[in-house]
Amino acid sequence: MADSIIDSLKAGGKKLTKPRQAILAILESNALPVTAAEVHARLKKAHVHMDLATVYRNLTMLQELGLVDPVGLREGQMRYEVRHGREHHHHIQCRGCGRIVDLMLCPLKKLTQLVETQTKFAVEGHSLEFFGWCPQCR
Amino acid sequence: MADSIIDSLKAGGKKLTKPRQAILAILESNALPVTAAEVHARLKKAHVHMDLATVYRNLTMLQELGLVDPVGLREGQMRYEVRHGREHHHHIQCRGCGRIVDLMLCPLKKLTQLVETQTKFAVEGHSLEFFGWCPQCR
DNA sequence: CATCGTGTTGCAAGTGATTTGCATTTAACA
DNA sequence: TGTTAAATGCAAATCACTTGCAACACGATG
Ligand SMILES: [Mn+2]
Ligand SMILES: [Mn+2]
Ligand SMILES: [Zn+2]
Ligand SMILES: [Zn+2]
Repeated sequence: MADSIIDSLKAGGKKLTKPRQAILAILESNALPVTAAEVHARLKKAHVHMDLATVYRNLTMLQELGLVDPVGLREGQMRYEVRHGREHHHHIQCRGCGRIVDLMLCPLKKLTQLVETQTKFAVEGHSLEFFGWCPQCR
Repeated sequence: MADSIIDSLKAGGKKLTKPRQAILAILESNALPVTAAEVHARLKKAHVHMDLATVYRNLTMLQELGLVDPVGLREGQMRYEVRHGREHHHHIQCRGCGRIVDLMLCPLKKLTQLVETQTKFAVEGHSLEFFGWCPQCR
């Protein structure tokens, strides 16, 4: 468990509970973004009983602290991945099997071709959305 | 009602029903992406009675035919916008008021700066995801 | 180490968006 | 106009996610 994570929790007035540690362990052991249900399932497989609501509450809280990033792939559910020690990046998902691959790029140039070369995927489309504050809300 | 749309429907073995025409009219009269609930509400305001399920079924079908594009802004609901006669583009949404603005760009270079200059928004983050077919599913 | 205050959790119930089953229309065309 | 597949309304069902609340557990303090 990284110190930076512990520090962030402390700074946010959060406790390092047993269930929370278990969730973080799952997240840190996973390179790819996972859903709340997946985290819950892996916990069960590791014989750690925990309510799904607790998983959701923690993922939300960790996101608010900036410790995990949300990944929306239009699957009807959100995914999350730990930020700690990893570069900002994007993903590509196969429409057939749902497989997700990290794209360790972002400057977004020669986009599609580069993505195809790098992943061997056949790019069919992409989703790009920005978020921010408009003049009225600034 | 554009001929290209009628042709696509026919090609897909779809009927041009009264409710369907009403939905398409709403979509075509809207520059920005709308939710199923919004379409439903605008129909009601125009004194067109229709079940929400019908709206959903049509939006899904129109998307499958490639007549509308889905727009996911992590609002907990999907948005849709007609494709007909419009360039491929992206969006920016204000985290404060939810206002959505079309970004008539895509080559994605000098990304954030260009977006900020063009919209006067303060970009806080963005979501970029690709979709395609992996080697195993090709 | 015992105590206290606040954050946390489990459990059950609640939401909100989207989907589905089915009997009843309706569009398309012969 | 008759036939048939597609479409619709309505009600119920899913699904992902959230929330209320009482019991519980960190972790700071003495
Ligand atoms: Mn990733
Ligand atoms: Mn648009
Ligand atoms: Zn990026
Ligand atoms: Zn694009």
